[in-house]
Amino acid sequence: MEYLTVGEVAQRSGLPVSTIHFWESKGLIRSLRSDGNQRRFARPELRRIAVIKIGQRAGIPLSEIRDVLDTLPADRAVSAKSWAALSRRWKGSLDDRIARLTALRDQLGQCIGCGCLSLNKCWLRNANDKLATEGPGPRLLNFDE
Amino acid sequence: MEYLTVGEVAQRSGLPVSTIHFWESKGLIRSLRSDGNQRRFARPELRRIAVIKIGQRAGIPLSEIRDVLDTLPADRAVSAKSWAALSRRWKGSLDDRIARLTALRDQLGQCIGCGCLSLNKCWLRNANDKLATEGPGPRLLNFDE
DNA sequence: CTACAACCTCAAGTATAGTTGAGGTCAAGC
DNA sequence: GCTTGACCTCAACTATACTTGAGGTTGTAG
Repeated sequence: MEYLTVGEVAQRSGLPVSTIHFWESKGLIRSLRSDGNQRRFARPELRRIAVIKIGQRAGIPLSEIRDVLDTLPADRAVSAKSWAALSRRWKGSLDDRIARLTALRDQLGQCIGCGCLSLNKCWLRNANDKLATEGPGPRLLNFDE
Repeated sequence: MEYLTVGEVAQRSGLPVSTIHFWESKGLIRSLRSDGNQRRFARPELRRIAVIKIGQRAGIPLSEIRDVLDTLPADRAVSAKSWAALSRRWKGSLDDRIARLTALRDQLGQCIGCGCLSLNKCWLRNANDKLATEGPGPRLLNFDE
């Protein structure tokens, strides 16, 4: 049981076999082949898969995940040190996304309360009608009916 | 200047003409046609566009945005009341997403600090190796090298 | 009244992240 | 030694959200 078949990896990781194929085709994971050309996965690949899944949860595109994994030794499991660096990086990107979403949420929260009845105070205004902000012209987001 | 051409809408909204065509084809916005079959947009469409853009920023898929817009009167601008209901709804969905991302971020933050050197405490473990949790079997996320 | 920018439709292409299926091979149990 | 589930490749398909291009029409300014 030194190596795992694709089915075993699927079971352990919870991924469909097709996704494992796909990720391998994209260079995210690697396998050896048996005499009969079947995939054989070294155990450390499981850790890479776990890391990839976390990256995805963090909203990192596969191409970027692949790029950072490529900077790591391919033949060993992701080390604690590498993982700390990776998680720091992904945490940063998450921080950004959370900040942006939170700002939007707070703005939406204000819209609920105010009903955006005051055009000049509405945060939506400047963000959405380029022309309208350049003069007293027609207003895209005038919520006064 | 009762009605706007597609180019005018593009300028005001900052959208490419192609996107306006696309959104119309998906039923998100509507237009009348000139004698020569060119699109003519009623002014209230600009507000719908603004609302759509906000929905997108909130991560709402176009199909869902279309569904909620469909419940609104098509011939008038989005009213303050409708907008309040909409923003409440989207804020809720944003709240969820933010909560999930924040949880992940916090977990990542812990990983940075701890280096995940203690398998049994690592939050990643249970989340990622179904088999491994059912016994003392091989460990997907053992970060002890 | 003519030039030309802006418009039209429809098909195909792009990118991401896979899934599905056809047609064929491998390997483990009986 | 044969059956059967697991595996193989490769092409095509799905979904979302658009963009690009070809080939043709409209509308406005001079």
